Amino acid sequence: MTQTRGYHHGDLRRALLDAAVEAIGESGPAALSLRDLARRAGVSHAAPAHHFGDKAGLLTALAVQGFDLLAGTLRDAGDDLLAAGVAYVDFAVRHRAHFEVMFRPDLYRAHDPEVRAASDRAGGVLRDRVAGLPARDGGAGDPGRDALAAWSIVHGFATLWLAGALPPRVGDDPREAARVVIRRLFE
Amino acid sequence: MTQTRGYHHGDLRRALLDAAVEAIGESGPAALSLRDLARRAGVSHAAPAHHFGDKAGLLTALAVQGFDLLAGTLRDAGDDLLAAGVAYVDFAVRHRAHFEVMFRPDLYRAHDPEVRAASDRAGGVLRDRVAGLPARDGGAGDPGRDALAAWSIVHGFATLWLAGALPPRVGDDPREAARVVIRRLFE
DNA sequence: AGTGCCATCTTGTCAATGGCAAGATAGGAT
DNA sequence: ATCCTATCTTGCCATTGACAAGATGGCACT
Repeated sequence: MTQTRGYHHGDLRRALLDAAVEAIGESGPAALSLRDLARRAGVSHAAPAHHFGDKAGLLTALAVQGFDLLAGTLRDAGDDLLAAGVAYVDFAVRHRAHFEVMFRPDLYRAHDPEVRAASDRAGGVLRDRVAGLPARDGGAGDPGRDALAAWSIVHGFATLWLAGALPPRVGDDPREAARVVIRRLFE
Repeated sequence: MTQTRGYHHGDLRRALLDAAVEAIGESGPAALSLRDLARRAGVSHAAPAHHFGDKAGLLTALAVQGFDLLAGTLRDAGDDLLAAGVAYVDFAVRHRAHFEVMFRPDLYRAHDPEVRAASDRAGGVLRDRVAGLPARDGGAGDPGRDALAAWSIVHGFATLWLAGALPPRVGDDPREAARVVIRRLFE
């Protein structure tokens, strides 16, 4: 199936995306090279162009894949907003390559309809979790604002974690550290 | 002073950094080209190497400049944590190029001592603002955790804003939108 | 089975880039 | 006046992204 023998690879598109995840995990998205991906997949340097057009095309496909993965992850985390938030951070750490591309629109075609659709799916799950929250003490909290605050704190923590900007005392377990920080929203 | 005539530019280092800010503002940090900066400054393609060594060296200098700018901005915002948070977001929007580089450690030498020092200066101001807060209702909030939550929500909002990921209904005034979201931490 | 079609992949090429080496220039120190 | 060193230049090479043209082979249709 994944045998690469023969003139036709058989599953080159997937192989290139996998290679991209691997390469980005090693050196970040800035250092990504299409020719390197082709070498990893064992094909000629121009093969990627047929499937993705250009570099931005490949990263666009990776972003779509990432937003779909994120939507699934959030759904699987259950109805609880805290759990969804922790899952968001966990996704960023476990699928670092996808995450690092998804929120860097200068790297790919963010206006691509497939990207927008996948992105909306993920955002919808997050909004659902916020809407499912019991009303806060103070009374009518704007759900739009609450969703924005939840998204911001979770996205910020994930980003800072990936950037290595957090102090060592935060520890090395992103899930636990995120849980503590997110809970701050409910106290 | 900034006259570029003659063999020696006179202020090439600053001119290159300024050009980098301009170029990143146009096309993002991924598309940055040293040769383009040299052209903008009116010097030969190898001139930047003398001042910064390589591309990472230039971006390292830009990150240092950015963290110092941020520290100053936060200081000028006053003692209030809310004001500091709004200033953080405002900095990200107004100095987008610096901000986009600062938190992308794969682009520069994040372990450079100058970077660490400047980064610590900015982080110190933020921690001070959190420490200056009156204790919360619930009693003893861990100031470390509170600082992390504040930094996360502010950084996340700024990042999402820059990525263009926020829905249109947030509006077009980052300061006002940030104020609303940050206040969520105090209710 | 035979035939033609077309997606897939290859080879070849070009301009642009980053980085290195060696040389030219100038402004200041002695 | 001379040297000296930081600054800038020219020249070069490997790598990359993108494009063009050709090779290959699976697949539909007869």
